[in-house]
Amino acid sequence: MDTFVSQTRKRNIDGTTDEQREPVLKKCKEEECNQGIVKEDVKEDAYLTEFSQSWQKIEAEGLDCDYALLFPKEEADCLYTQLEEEVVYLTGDKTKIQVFGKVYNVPRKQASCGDAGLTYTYSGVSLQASPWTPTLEYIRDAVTKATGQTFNFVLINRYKDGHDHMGEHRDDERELDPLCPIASVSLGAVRDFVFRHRESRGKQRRRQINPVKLELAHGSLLLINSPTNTHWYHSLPARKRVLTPRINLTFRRILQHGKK
DNA sequence: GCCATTGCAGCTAG
DNA sequence: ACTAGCTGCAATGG
Repeated sequence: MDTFVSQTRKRNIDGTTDEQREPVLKKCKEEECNQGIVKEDVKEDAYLTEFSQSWQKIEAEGLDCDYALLFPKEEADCLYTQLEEEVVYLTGDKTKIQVFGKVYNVPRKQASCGDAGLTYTYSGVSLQASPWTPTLEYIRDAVTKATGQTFNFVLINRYKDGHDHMGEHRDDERELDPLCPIASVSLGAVRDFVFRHRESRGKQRRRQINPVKLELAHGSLLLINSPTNTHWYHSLPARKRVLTPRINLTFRRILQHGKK
């Protein structure tokens, strides 16, 4: 439950230093962006041991997220490799999307797993949840231990390189439990992630609210709490200098009697 | 009938 | 030359 999250956060976040927070926010320096690749083993271990214990709160008007490193690098490497073997991505018609009357290929690969019988509708395409795989169950349970939240569905997005991306959107509230946070686990390449307030978008923007930009690290967990999803859109913009894949898992709770 | 949608073309700025 | 960031699109479904 929420209580668990708050307790975990209180115990750890108080001791978090600015240096620990620095790498997550986009205002980080270049060298810190590259840390996962270049750092010495000893330093990295110390860093991860410290950081994996701590939550970082990310807040803005109507936005409430928690960020932490859930898996140390070696475990995250292992999970990434296993997912590459286990996950079967959609093919055929399910890789197409229709926007404003035109049909496009989805600029990433998608799959979904969940409890038996669940479906998730994404932009007119109904996704049948496949059964959980061992690795996905393991990650799901790790997320539950870290957050106290339970999930019955995971959407898997694989971005093969920096050309793959996801446009600005909110997660469909109709079939989601609005009070259950969405838990986003990142494995593989570090990618930028952007939140934009709904009233600061488009031609007739009512207000000027700065976007919130994050970097999602290998092995990280981003909890998107209510009511973030009603006020803020999010996207994974293209980053053409990124050459390696990223797998993103978004764990959700879907209401059994979702509307159609 | 109203409103939100989602990816890309086309553009600008650096 | 190239990338990032921003705007318009005017169809369709709920």
